[in-house]
Amino acid sequence: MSVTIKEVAREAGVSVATVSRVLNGSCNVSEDSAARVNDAIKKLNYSPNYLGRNLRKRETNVILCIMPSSEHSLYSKIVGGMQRYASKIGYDVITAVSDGVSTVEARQMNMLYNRTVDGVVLLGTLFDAQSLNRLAENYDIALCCEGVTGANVLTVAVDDEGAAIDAVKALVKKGHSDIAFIGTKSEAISSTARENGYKMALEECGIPYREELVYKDSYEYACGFDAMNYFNSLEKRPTAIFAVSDLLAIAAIHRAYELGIEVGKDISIMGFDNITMCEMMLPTVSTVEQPCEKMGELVIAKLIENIHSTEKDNKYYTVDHRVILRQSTGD
Amino acid sequence: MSVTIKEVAREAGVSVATVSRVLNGSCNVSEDSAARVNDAIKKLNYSPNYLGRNLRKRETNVILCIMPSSEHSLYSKIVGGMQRYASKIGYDVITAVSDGVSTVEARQMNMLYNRTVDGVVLLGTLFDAQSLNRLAENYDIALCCEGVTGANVLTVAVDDEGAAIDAVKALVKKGHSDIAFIGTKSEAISSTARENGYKMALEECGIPYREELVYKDSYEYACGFDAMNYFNSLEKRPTAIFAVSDLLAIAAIHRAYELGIEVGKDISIMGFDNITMCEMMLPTVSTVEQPCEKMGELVIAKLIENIHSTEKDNKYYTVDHRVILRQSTGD
DNA sequence: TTGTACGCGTTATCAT
DNA sequence: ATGATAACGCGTACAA
Repeated sequence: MSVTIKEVAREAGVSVATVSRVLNGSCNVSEDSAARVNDAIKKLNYSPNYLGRNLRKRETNVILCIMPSSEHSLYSKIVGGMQRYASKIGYDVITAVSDGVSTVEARQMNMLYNRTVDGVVLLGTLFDAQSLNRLAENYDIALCCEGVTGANVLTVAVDDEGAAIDAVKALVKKGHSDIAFIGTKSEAISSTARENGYKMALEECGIPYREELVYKDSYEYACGFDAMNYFNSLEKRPTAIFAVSDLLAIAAIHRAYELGIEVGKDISIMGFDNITMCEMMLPTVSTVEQPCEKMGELVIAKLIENIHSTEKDNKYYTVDHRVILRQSTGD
Repeated sequence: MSVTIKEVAREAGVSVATVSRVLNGSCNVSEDSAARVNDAIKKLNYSPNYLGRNLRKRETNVILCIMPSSEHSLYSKIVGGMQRYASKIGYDVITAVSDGVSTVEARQMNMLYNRTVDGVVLLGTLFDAQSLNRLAENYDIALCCEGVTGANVLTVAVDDEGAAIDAVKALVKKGHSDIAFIGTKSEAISSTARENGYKMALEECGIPYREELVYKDSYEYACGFDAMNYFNSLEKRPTAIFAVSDLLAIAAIHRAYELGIEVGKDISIMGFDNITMCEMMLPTVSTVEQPCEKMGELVIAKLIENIHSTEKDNKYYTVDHRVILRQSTGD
């Protein structure tokens, strides 16, 4: 079986307390004892059992990040940012994938209830505002990337409305006025706020809103296909499209080529997120960048502050976005 | 603070032993007691502390998966398969990203040593055979997706050599004989075995091997660009390319278009992995599929068998690959 | 500086 | 069927 602190103590000829002191860097231990303990540790190849340690310390230094999909570049980048920052301050970030199923997400939250982790970051949760508020009373949780209206929970995300405004204005600036929108029917802020931004940008630019230029379904890749089919069937077709996600934009681009429409020339298409694929696609895809690394850092920093504090910070932190113009808008 | 089994026992008017029995589904408990315990659990919103439980049971039912990159679709899919299967049998899979840095990978292995997890799956490890063999003596580990020559460790991967042979033969069957190869200088099996397969396929088909048609650098996306630049500079250019990864193939495709070469017509390009992007690209990308879901399942199943057994299975399990022809080879 | 002893929350053994 | 109690491995207050 696994070697324990007790055996190290016996080997070193000291008490377990002394071994523990060496382990935790206490200064109240003689050089001689410390040396003997370290020798024993090396000789027995000892590694402290964190179950015992964590049980005693009532903390694990582990944060769980629950994400809806294991395959979304946006989430991967954010998690990367979380992990790199967390490791600097002695924390580990582990991940679980809910596949966008609320029951799975709820089950994964058990790791929080049963004290396997100290806190949870939710990337695009399915919990409603009420559930989140109740959860936040007893546990340390945070939302990242996707806020929930009515939830008074620590949140880190871009200013979705402002970002959409900037994106659409960039299209207007390039001479477009027949600008279509691909959104979703979901009530997620990333969808509704970006739709609002789309409308506001049009209004600010004096461009009349035309309902037939709005196509809404879901975040599924295939919906981008359907959207492009629909726009192509219109009498007065759009000359530009703003999609709420890069995946939808890429699907639309793909379908456009199948329909013989040259993207970047016949039509301009802009996505949202700046996933890695944007630079690999032909044509490269214009988009709104979310600062993933920074979002990951910030949410971990604030969450850990909450863990160590009695008064919980439940603010909605907004991080900077950036419009990136590439070939799909003729740049 | 968090409510414990003790308080539940007091509330239900029974001993902690009885509460524990109810919790763990023992049949030796009266209906009456069980009901009172369950009421108390609900009333107090009790959730057992797994640190205590795991410490006592000497197991965590958690598997750690260490991956080199958080953004590779192949890994994401495999992890998805691992998680879905694991959850069926009462296990959780958590992930950590090493970023391909051996020191980071080594540090993450601590979760194994300190008993935070029961076992580890390494996706493309940087440990050498000797280290792996030593590790496997004391802990339950497994390799997935990428084997290590000389390591007698449980491994699940495709038959890289055979898969490469099939891929190249598919190109030959389409009439190609000037077939180039994009590989890497790494000693990873996924690279060396696929290069062997490339050579063997040529030989079997009676096509002479031409060293100038082999370009090797790294798995980095940009290397696909360089490869295409190189092939384009040759006097006798290849009519087909087999790349050891989809990312390299996609980069080559991208560069080909920039050079005015139409992929699928002027040149055929085939990748390896069947990452999600293959179907989104323009043109869609021919490739060799790795059965990710199945690999994830198998490696978890075998690893957990090892965890519960004294005689360790250290076999090299090979799973079926499949050549998929799409537009990039003119299909 | 060092050691003894208790408690973290749970499961399992042993009586009853 | 039930309860008292001893582990599990560790950190630390307290005494020495």
